[in-house]
Amino acid sequence: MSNTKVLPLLEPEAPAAEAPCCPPLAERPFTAEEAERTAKMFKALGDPVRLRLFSLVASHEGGEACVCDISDVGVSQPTVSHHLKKLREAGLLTSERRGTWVYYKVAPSVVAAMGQMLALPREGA
Amino acid sequence: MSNTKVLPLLEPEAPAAEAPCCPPLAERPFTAEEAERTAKMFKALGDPVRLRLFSLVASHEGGEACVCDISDVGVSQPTVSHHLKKLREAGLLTSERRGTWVYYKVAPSVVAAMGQMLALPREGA
DNA sequence: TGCCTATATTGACGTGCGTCAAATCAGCTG
DNA sequence: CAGCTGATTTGACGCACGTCAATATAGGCA
Repeated sequence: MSNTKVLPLLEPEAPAAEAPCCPPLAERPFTAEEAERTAKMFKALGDPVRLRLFSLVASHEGGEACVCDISDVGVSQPTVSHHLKKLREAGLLTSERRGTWVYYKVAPSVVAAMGQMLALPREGA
Repeated sequence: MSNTKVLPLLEPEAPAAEAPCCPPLAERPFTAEEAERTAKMFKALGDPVRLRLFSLVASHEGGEACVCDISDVGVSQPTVSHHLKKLREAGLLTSERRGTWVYYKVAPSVVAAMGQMLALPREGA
């Protein structure tokens, strides 16, 4: 019980601290700085190949996938790596090397924050 | 009761029929076609100026604003018009001319669809 | 009709981005 | 160590995009 990961209470390699990103888009106008920061996340999903890669990772078992499992999206392997890097830089994915392979997994808090931004007030309110 | 808009049960100029866009990103891998279509919406919000414009419209009373009310985002007037067109083409905004002014309003169903795409399965599931 | 304001369109310019081939780095295995 | 596979980085190319000034269109008003 010493080297096995029994207590994932805190994960050192996951940033997991970008939660205070932004309010819902309809709550108040975004400041220039908020918009600058947030636009990067939306832009990361604004490419068809990246969207497929993200979907492949997110729909994989445990929200995690090896690069070799998701490289069949119609572009060259360096291009896949390039897009995965973009998604990682945007905070949407995290990567971890395990032996020969590199695994990417979704960053749930960041994705959830994006979803909350798109929440609109109820019609009746 | 003839020319006043008393029954907005169906709005002819609003598309309002893009609901069957895509499943949640984590449900199954996106097809190339789904990714192509969806990426346009995320790309539309992937620019800081557009994000501010969208936020300005969404946070305005009734989710609707005149162009003159939201043109102060640091770029020229033609650029504002260009970005609003992009948001409209992406289906996120609709526009309507009322006399001298043009009003933009959010397309709630499309925004809601984007939000649902970002819904992740619960950790325990 | 003519003028003024509001918004959209056109055309041009520079930058950013997606893409690939080639080279490099990382880790396993013989 | 050599050699192999998986993944990233580098460099180059072409296209798409954000931006603006200039122009055009639309609608009110004198």
